[in-house]
Amino acid sequence: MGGFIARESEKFERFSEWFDNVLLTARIADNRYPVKGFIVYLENGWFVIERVRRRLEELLEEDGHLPMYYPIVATLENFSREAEHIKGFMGEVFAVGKLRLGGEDEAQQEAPLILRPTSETIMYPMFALWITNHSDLPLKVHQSCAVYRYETKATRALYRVREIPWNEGHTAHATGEEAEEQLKKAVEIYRKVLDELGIAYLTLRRPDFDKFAGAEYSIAFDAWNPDGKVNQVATVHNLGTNFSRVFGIEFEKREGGKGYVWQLCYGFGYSRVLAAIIAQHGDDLGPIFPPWVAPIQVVIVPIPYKGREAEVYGYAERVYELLRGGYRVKLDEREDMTPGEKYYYWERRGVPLRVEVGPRDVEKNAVVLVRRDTGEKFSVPIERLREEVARVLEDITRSLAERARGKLSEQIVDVKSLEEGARSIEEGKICRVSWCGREECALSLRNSLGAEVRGYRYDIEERSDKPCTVCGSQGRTYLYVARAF
RNA sequence: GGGGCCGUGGUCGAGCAUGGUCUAAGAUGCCUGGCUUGGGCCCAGGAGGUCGUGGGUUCAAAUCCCACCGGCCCCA
Repeated sequence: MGGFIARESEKFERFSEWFDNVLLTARIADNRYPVKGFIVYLENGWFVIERVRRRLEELLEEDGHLPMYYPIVATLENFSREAEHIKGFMGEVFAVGKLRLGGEDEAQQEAPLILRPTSETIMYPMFALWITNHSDLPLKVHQSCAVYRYETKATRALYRVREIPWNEGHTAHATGEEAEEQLKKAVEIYRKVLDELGIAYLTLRRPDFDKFAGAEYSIAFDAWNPDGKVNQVATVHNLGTNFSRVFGIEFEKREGGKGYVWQLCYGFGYSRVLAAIIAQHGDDLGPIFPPWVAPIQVVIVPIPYKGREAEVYGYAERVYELLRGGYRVKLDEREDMTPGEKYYYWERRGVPLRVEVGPRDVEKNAVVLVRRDTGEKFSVPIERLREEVARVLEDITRSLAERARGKLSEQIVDVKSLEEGARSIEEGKICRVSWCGREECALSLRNSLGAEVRGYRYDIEERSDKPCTVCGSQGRTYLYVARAF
């Protein structure tokens, strides 16, 4: 009773083609919408995003974040207040105004509005109204919404889009220390969701030249991708008082006197997380969804031998009833398709577990379970069905995560020279290089390796006892360098 | 910001160099009927394309030229 052998050469050798194919056949997204950078999320893709969204929001709200919804537009004036912020984003904002049919010359006259590329400049004027006293702090809010960035480069379904579905959290605190504490909590929440999805990533502190526009510093989560590019799925920024000063978010301190609030903002990209799920867990056949986000968790495929249809279908129905309350389960009774076709059909749609029921199973009072991730098949007596399904789904969750972590560590290579680094980047690796801590060395790395300096580890302290790969002086830590989306 | 490549039914893709034989091959997917059913079987029938859009050259354009839209790659 052999299952199939999971293969993933397509995914690693021709990632783009594989990915685009999977999006469509697994009904995740359709990128044929005729406006550059905008895609349609199909039922399976959106289902996964919704599951992830609910889980993330649940954790944020447990931590005291208030759910709110802010407008999609800002005035150019507000948007321009924080100097660094506007410098970072100005090249990619959508301007909006009234559509004037026929009268082109008027278009410029009205003060333009902008579509949020992120919501700091939309939320913070309101924060200034709400916060007057230390008792108003901390203020923690979140919203799931879409932000808009006018990407001029090539766009890419889910990875680099112009309409970005995400969750953004924004907090205001009385002290810098309190803000730091909250930053750790935010990192922890993001970590938890990503870990539950089995996504493998690096938690990096970005180099100063690559921090969020207007932030003191930025922490980012970079997930690995089969083609070697890293996929930034989430970020957490410490804004210090940069924004509260320009938006006038002042409060009366407990000890007397006035102060500006200390702020954080953080974002979690739903479409990129979806991309990471597909890219990291998928194989040549298509996606493999972690059970808790899978649109269908268990599919039942009857095998109706001629003359025994009634008993097989009846039995399949029983199996369906047994599982229905506990799982998202589908009984595939289509009669114009062979079981083999159905196997492929559901595998390509990422269903993590299949139950086969045929005459043999009817006789034995058993079913055959087949794992989507390994192809492994085994027979289970029907009395143990529910507990076995639970066990196997859990095991799939665990082993997807393990495999993804394994791939991440395979993709990271220690390089001792710039030439070796450049070569490794070509091969689609993430390079780990000893670094002295000076910005000019980091910048020089970017040029000589032909890839982005993603930063140094935030989750653990990595001390380097080797010389800096660029200048040769005493190394302090390790920088991670990789191509990025 | 600079340079290059590409766009043909839902998807993939032949045809484009050297315009006419294109009433556009093939595969897959989809629909109908039959046969099968423990990995995509087989047989028969069917729907689906103003060749990205607009303009130009020409007796004649999927094929040549221009612009736009969309997709991809490389370099800064």
